[in-house]
Parts: sequence; structure tokens; C-alpha cells
Amino acid sequence: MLNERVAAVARRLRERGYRFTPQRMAIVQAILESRNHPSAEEIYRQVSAVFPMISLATVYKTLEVLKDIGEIAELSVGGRTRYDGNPQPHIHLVCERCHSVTDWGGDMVSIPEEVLAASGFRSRYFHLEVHGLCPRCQAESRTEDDGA
Amino acid sequence: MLNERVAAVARRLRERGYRFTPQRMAIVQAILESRNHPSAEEIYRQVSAVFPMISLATVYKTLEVLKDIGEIAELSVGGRTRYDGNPQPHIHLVCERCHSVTDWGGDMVSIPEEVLAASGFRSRYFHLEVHGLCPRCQAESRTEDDGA
DNA sequence: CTGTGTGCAAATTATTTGCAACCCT
DNA sequence: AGGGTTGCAAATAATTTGCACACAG
Repeated sequence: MLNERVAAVARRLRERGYRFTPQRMAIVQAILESRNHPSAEEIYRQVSAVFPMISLATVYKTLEVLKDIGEIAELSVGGRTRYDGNPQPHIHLVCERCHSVTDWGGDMVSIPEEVLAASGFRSRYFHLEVHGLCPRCQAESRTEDDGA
Repeated sequence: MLNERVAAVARRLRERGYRFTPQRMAIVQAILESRNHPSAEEIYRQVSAVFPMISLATVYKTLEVLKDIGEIAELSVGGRTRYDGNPQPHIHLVCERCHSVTDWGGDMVSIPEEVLAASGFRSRYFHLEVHGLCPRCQAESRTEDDGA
């Protein structure tokens, strides 16, 4: 449930000495409700519907705080910075055509273990991105090929 | 050998109707010689040593061309855009402390196959980033803990 | 010649910072 | 009162674009 996540974020914010303001609630909800790994700008537009006076600076500052407490993750995909309401490592399917970023719910793979064993690198987390065409864009490509 | 790679890039550029200019050669060399997955700015500084008159705009334009012909890859790691002279998929070890990006030479894993089977996504390539501490920064952390 | 490439300067875009007013505790 | 928070405006960074000149094919 989204409300549980929101409540969890609120709790964590307060634990860490931050406040949970209406603006922050709206920002958290915008991120969690979006299927799209939204950019700061997109979050801003979304939240503006509820708080017309909110500023982009507030959005950025809040994103910084949410990253700090580990409740969201920052992604940079194709030069665009985006935010992910799920801070757990998982796989992202990145569509090269429509630029959608979809989560893959399957088990996270354990490859890094072997990588790290040999490299001397100490891993904290990893991020696997698969680039290609999402099902929708595959369909559109086919349609276009037929049509044109 | 680096010269072979440079020659290959030159060939590919011409095949695609682009010219291979001294500036472009210097840019390609700067990328290939760097162990560091350099940013545009870093490439610019490096090339400036040889061509003091080169402009950042030229660097950006050339990077665009090199991406277009598939001879380099663009990376965005922690909000910074960087360039990789190896366009083949491979693993990047990203140090959270010194921000170095190291290639991991091991076999590229085959996980994505299973991911794709179920998702309907058609993959072109994937990118695995492992975040953590490189061996050098691990050592420094230990030293600091002892010292301070 | 003709078109591509280069360098400069200006324009955009994205993100950060300084600061005064505000609100919660 | 005190400290975190907000919104605005200005400052920074990063990247792109327009344009005139240079140069290669």
C-alpha cells in the first residue's frame, strides 16, 4: 500500500530530525505514484497541481533529503536524472525509443559476488540496466514497418 | 594496441561519411588512453595540451559523432556524464569515495536472458554498475581509522 | 567549388545557493 | 526562541546552437 510507504518515509524523516511537511508528503506521493521514475521537473509539475506555490528549489532540496535517508534512489539514465521510489537494488529496463524505465521484479542476481571476489572491490550495491525496446515500442515498430 | 583502435575509429568515421581530423584523433586518443572514463571537460583539458585552440564545443560535437558510429559509450554515473572508449557491455566498478570508474574484465554475465524471457522486453545491451569502495579507498579508510 | 569541421560567443537547461519570511516544537 | 523549511531570485554548471571562417575532397 502506498499509504504505508508514505507513513514509513514520514517516520524515517522524523527519526532523522527532519520534518514531514505537506510539500514533502506531496513530493513523496508523486514519486511513489509515478510508474515512470520521474525527473525533478516532472515531480515539480505533478506537485504543482496540489501546491501551486511550490518551487523547484524545494523539490530539489527535498529530493536531497530523501536520498540522504535512503528512501529514494537517484538514477541517471541517458543523461537525465530521475528518481526511484524503490531504493532497493533491482533491474531497470530502459526503452531506447520511448525512454521509459520499467522495474523488473524478478530476483536480483548474485553475480557481483564473483566480481568482487577477484577485484578487491568492496561492494555496497549494484545497478543493472538493460537497454532495448519495451513491448509497446516493439509493437509500434512493427506497425510502422507494415504501414510505411 | 591503441593505434589499431584509433585506426579502426578512423576507418569507421570515413565509412560513415565523417572526416578524421587531427582534433578528432586527439579526442579519440584522450579517451582511449584514459583509464578514467573521462568527462567532456577532462577530455577537453587533455586535448588542449596538444591543441590549445580547441573548443569545448568541438569536443562535445565529436563525442556526439563517436557515439553515433558506436565507437564510444556514454555513461552517466552519479549525475556526471562520462565517456568510455570500450563500447562493448562490461561491468563498471564505481567507487563512492574517489568516484573512480574501473572496468571489470571478467566474462559478462548472462542474466539478462532470463529477465527478458519473461518481460517481453527486447534487449540490445545492458550495463551493470557495482557501487562501493575501491581497494585504494578501503586502505585509506583503514589508515584514517587508525590515525584519527 | 561544396560541404564538413572548427572555434567563438550566446543561448539553454539543469541544479545549487543565499536569504528573508514562516511554521512547528 | 530556535531550527528546520519554503519560495524567490540569482548564481553555477553542463551542454547545445548559430554563425563565420578554414580546410579537405
